[in-house]
Amino acid sequence: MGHSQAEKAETHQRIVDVAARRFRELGIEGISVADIMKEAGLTVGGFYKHFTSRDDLVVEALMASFAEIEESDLTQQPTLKKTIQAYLSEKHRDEVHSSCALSSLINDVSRSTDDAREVYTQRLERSLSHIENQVPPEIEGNHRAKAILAYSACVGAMGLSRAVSDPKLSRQILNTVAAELISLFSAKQSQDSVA
Amino acid sequence: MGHSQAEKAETHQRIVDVAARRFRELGIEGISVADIMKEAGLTVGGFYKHFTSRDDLVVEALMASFAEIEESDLTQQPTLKKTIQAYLSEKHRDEVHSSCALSSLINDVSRSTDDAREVYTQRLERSLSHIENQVPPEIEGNHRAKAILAYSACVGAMGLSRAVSDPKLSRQILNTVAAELISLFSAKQSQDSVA
DNA sequence: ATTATCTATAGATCTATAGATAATGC
DNA sequence: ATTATCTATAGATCTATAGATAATGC
Repeated sequence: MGHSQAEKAETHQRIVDVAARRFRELGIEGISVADIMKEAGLTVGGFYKHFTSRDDLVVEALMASFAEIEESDLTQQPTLKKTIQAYLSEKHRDEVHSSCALSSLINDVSRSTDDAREVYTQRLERSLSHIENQVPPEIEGNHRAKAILAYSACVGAMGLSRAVSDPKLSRQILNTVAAELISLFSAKQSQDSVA
Repeated sequence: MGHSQAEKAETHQRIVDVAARRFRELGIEGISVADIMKEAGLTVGGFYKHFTSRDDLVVEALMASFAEIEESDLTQQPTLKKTIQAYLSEKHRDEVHSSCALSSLINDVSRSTDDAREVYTQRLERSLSHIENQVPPEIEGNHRAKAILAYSACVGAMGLSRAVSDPKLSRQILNTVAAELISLFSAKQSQDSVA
């Protein structure tokens, strides 16, 4: 025992990373502080020298999840079509531990602290802007509105595909929503003109 | 103590109803068996004469939530437009205890038992059929596919509107997704024709 | 001297069960 | 006699803290 400040920073990051992974997988209340520390190669006693409370870790882990997504395949796609396909892939569905926390922790955050919900909100705004910027210029209507529709559909479809027990239905949800959204964004004539 | 079989059936239903309400509000792990029994006017000791395990109650409570929704305003609307508006209302967002569990327990069920996920799946199939049947006949393309898109968007939008800390954004999500979906289903020309 | 981590534990949970009590129902 | 519910508790958690230990860093 007794380690350098540099080592402490590494340790801190390791705890946050374990939490960011496990919270998405098991839910925010699905793993104990002691088990998170154990997975980070530590014991529970040191925890409160890193965080003032468990809720403090929850907020940091949420931020880490979002930072990770920012640099992942989910966000780095060149076109809206590819972004939608990446989001609604079986890979994204199955790898919950590295998934978009806007979907995998949507209920957990609803019931969590204001701090957690604020971090979540900021990330959602960024994701909506990202989608909005990828809407092809020739699409008519309000691009922000279309981004909100598309993102809601993606988040909902991902959640449903994970909750459902029938693998065929799970796949159908992902593929159908992807196809419908892509069709919507490749249309010459936007629906808004009729509304 | 010592009550009739008829009374036991009532008691059983009361426990299930409390659980159905509280699980949606606080999450499946958000309330203890003891507290559920207390809210039903009972003590914890009698619980296991009604249910073989806590997971058993989870499944029954889930079924009760879905049965309740089947007869609620959410399902009893005459048109698809009204169904969408009822689902994406602030009332539905705020009254989580009586809300659609497909949305309020989407993460919880993903992490729950196979039994819970099967009940969830059956209910989702029914809800998808309900939406599909309300798609106006003049809409082109695959109505099942459109129902899956619409329902995913509704479930996602409801979840996001509850997770977000900014009330304005929360309302914008609900209203925008409602407007976009309604526009989609009132269009003369469906998007599928271009896909 | 300070501090990052450890061992150990207090105090508050939570699920599930054992055994007592007071009704029901053959 | 059976049983629906109660009181009480075992045993397993969980968050948070106290105090010891062994390094770092002025």
